[in-house]
Amino acid sequence: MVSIKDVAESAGLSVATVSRALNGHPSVSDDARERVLAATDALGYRPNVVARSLRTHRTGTIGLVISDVLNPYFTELARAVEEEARELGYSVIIGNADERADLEDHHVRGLLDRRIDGLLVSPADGRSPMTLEAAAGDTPVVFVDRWITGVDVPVVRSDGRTAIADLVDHLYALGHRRLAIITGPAATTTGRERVDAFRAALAVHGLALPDEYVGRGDFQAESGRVCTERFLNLTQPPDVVFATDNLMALGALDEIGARGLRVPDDIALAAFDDIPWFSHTDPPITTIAQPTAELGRVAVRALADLIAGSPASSTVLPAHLVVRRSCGEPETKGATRE
Amino acid sequence: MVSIKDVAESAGLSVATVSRALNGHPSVSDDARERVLAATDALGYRPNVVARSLRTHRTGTIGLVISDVLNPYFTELARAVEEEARELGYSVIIGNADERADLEDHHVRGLLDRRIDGLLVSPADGRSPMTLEAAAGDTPVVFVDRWITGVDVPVVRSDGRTAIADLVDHLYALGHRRLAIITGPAATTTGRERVDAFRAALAVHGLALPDEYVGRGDFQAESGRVCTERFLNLTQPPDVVFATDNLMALGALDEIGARGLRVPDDIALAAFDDIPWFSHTDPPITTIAQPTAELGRVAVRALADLIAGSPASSTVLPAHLVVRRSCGEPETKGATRE
DNA sequence: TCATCTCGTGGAAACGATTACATGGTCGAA
DNA sequence: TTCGACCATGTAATCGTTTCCACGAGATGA
Repeated sequence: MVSIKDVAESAGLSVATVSRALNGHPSVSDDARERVLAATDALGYRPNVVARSLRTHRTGTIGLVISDVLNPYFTELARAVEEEARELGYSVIIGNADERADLEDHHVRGLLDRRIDGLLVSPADGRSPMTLEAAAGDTPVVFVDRWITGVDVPVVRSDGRTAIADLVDHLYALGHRRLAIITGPAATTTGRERVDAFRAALAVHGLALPDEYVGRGDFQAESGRVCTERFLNLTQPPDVVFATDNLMALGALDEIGARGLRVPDDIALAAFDDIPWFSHTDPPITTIAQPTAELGRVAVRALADLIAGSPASSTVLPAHLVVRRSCGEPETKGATRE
Repeated sequence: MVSIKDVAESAGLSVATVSRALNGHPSVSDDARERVLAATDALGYRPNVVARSLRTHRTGTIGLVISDVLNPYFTELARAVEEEARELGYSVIIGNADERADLEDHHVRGLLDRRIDGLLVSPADGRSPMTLEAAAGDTPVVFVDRWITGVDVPVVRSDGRTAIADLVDHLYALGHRRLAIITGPAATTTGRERVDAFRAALAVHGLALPDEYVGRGDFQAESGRVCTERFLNLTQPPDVVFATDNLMALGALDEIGARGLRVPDDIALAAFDDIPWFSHTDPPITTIAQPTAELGRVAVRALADLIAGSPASSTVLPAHLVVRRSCGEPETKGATRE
């Protein structure tokens, strides 16, 4: 590998001057700059960012730890994050936690060891010691999508409460009275928030949410299937199942299909997170859409602020209901219709 | 940040001994080892991998440049790669090329600058100079899924030829005679291979593949929609559209749906790459499944071999047909039925 | 004319680890 | 007792940058 030393030699200058020339330092003569440029591309020199980082204490990299790469919601988030980061001159290293606290831990540790300039995390729950340590340490951290209550770190997320209320109104209007929910882990903020909002929205219509209508999932497809199985085995199964993420909705669909039941006639289905496939499932699925890409971009900007030393604030963006056909033929007014 | 020097001081030893103790070097006394351990966790010391990499010329990291993170096929691949790499003690840095040669270039360059130990690429085509340079340089490179013809680098991929022949047999048996294909860019090997295999399979049945039945896509949903639009506007539209990746199939579905046509009655649809959603679209989609995760794992092992200095060989794994309902009611024998 | 300032440059010290080499001590064999 | 081998440790060089400091040469101002 050709180093700055080789360039210096070939250009007949010192490494200091070469370094300055390459970094656009003002006091470098035109002559020197030209010779350096000539030498660098004659030799095909590329600066060693490892050495540079060691010296400057900056890596030009931010870490992103997401809950699950196989979840289209998170890949869309990751894509937006990378795009915005690139625009701001940062690279992104993605860690996939697969909804496992130990993997989240592993990746956060790895990223910190790598001396990333800042960290974006979608924390599974509060059980990752490294995430807590990172939040308390001096590497800038921003939570995105999910957060840890009681930890003082900026959060960029969307608020689904009104959208969930809209959904419940929609379901009620269609005549559904027995509504069930498949939640995420109680430890995740999104898991709790969505079930709380759902319960509150039901209460407005004088409906209760009995325990047997609350399925505890883990944001993975299989758990959605299992919960749906349990619902369908009840002596009085629900009219509607609301899956609080897209993968669990997929699992629910699997189980419903396996039993030869039809949506929405035999049982209705709604989901959280909109993804392109939801328009093409049988039937198209009514869902709550988040401004996913925008969340990613805002989160990166917040982190960049933090890295630059300015304080960053939390942001909450609204989610909205997208009505399709999985809950019955809509005669809706109001919400988006597709 | 606490450095090895601080640990040495606190333990009353030299940095050399501390380094040896931490790296499991044999000749370190038990006493020293204990003091080092005590000091490290008293101070919360974590080795600086940047410094370590500078000295050792190893980063313990491999790069993975994939064509499109929003494509479920590639996320599944990425996940498998990360998993296998983690098992082998490597971290993975993912770069998303978004099917753009300039972005592929950007990421390959960034990864090389970062001095990764090895590189896994799914090259869009031969137009990324950096990818060519990387392949020619001394950083170990393995191509996965796609490759560049004429470049001497191990390739891990799947062969769809027999599966495509099976698909064509299946379509022919169902009575379809006008078969159209939506290909990827001609510059990609997968784009070319799939259309060649399709044409060859048609020839077996004495069928031709007229130019107007070949749509040139770019592996993105919108291009699938556009090609399908063109097909449907022909005076004699095809009976079947075969989309050579899952996103273009989604686009095709969009266009067909927008016209109020039904699959498979009005037009049949088949795809390449199986993804969970294909079981739940309306109707479930007949597709060709690749052993995606296995491809990822094999590719990582090949790369690890290369890094270790042993020669790595190319691998070809077979794809297979998965018959669902999007091409008509199957009365099939042979291929997998779902 | 001389002091002062600016500008371009080079020398050398960091950054935080690993590791070749040197050193002094212990122990077993001759 | 003496010599060599071995073991635990320390000293210092090294990886490839950036950057502080010093220095000489012109330019500027009094």
